[in-house]
Amino acid sequence: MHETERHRIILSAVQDRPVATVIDLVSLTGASEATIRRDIATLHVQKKLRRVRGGAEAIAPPQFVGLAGRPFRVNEALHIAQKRAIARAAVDLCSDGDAIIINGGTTTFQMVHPLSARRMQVFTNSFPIAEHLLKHSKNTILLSGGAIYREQNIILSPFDNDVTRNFYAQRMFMGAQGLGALGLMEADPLLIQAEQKLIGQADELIVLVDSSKFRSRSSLILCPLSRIHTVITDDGISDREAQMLAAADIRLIVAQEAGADRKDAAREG
Amino acid sequence: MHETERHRIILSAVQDRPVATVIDLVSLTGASEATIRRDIATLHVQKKLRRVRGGAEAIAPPQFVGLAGRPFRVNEALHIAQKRAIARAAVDLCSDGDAIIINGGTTTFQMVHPLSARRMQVFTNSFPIAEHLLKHSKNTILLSGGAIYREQNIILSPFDNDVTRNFYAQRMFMGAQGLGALGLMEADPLLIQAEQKLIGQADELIVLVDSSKFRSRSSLILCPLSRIHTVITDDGISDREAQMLAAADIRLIVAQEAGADRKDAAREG
DNA sequence: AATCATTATCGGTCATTATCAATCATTCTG
DNA sequence: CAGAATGATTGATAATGACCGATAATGATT
Repeated sequence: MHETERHRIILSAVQDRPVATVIDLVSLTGASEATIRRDIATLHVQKKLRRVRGGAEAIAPPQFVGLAGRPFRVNEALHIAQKRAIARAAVDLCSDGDAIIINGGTTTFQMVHPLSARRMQVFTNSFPIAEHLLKHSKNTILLSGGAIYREQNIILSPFDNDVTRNFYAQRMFMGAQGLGALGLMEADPLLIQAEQKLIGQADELIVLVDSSKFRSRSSLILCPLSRIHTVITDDGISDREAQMLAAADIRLIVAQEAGADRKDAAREG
Repeated sequence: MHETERHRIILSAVQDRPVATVIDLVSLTGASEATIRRDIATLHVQKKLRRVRGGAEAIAPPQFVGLAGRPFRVNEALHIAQKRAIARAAVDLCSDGDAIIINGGTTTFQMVHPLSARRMQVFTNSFPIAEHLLKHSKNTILLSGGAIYREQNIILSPFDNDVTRNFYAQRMFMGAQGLGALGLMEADPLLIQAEQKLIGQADELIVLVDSSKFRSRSSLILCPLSRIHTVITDDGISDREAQMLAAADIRLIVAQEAGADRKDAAREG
């Protein structure tokens, strides 16, 4: 058996058990303990797995920290004030009793705080959003079924005929990686899949993007501008970007940050 | 059992109780008291939990709100030792890589602790189970879709054609309100509905009931005895009740409680 | 309330075992 | 044949479990 072969076996083995012991791997590969140890050491420095006493374990998928308004990932502290303001403006569009759909994401997650005081029907594919609303609000929560993807913090079913198809709401809220003339853009194929399952289950598609997203491009186009009903962003949006939205007949809401001096009134409809 | 597995189990256990005692953790992990103390000390300096006399507690103050409503908690306290032993015996039936279905309930919830050292595919309709395994284990989690019922702590879809119908496992684990000659009994119609959606998606139906359930009757019959493959209970079961199960060709597993230091054979697996 | 007895828990030591790292001889590969 | 990879050996190190004396908590008695 060759080195690469063993490596494949080892990497495979750590995927289906919490910790693959050296002994396990010896019997799996037929190699000696010394060789397995050398392999584990090699793969460890290659960051392909983590070496622990007695064997090896898979690199932990970024452990989800979902509790109480903490961001899922570190880089999400960026633009947090804008995101809050945007999320608040989004919730302000709704009334108690409304049925809404919230697609998972760091911006939409910020909606949970203003939503805590509401009593609405919330359908979401985001585990953290469901968790937070369940614990800290009296809203009715509906969850999409499927596998929970830890990295993206969403629930996605490989099947098309799930609850999602039977839930309908007036508004759907979602974030995005980028927003340009070509439409709404996303980086992660998995997120695309999740979002496309939900789009179409609501009349109005409302997009929550901080203004930096107008300058951020991603490879995957989720939907054209024409599909978007409303965009909520912060006052960092440029006139040219606002005109782009106006040309696409998209309602624009500029959310003012709390405490920020208002330079112009929010154009809320 | 290896260090990281014990640590996972310990961290899992402290989430579920105000304080996880050393004795609890000994029975949960199979390690000695000395080792558990060392583990607690290690995790304490890592700020993963707080060490207290007699055991350890979660670093975050007790989840003050708790998704688990009243019924969950009061039910929880009853026969807790038996439930833990039963749940452990249930997990002992499984191997890493297995796909299983866990129906929500207070007894089945106790499976999360031994499961935290596993890497399996777990399909559940219980939000607390999914939440716990998501945060404290490396298992793959699949969730059924639908509305979240706070009182019963389950997710139930009014539609039949959801993910549930597309997931199949060798074993399904569930609790019950009562177990008698007429079959498996449940009190809450909503739970009946949830359980019947899942029954049939697995080869073996494994029922987890503490022995008091043999004397508890409820109004609604969930399924006949013939549908049950295995019953796991504690040693409070009477001979007559055991014979009833034997007559129905049901495999009976009697889980020994932790306190009684029985010397049953191969404990490690 | 104070004291004492009893029990539970803790920290340390030590023997045992498991695991590791280093070395060297052997085998495989090109 | 040379160089690398492998396997075996061995001494070192770490982890574990059992033991025991010390200390803290608990309950009983006065």
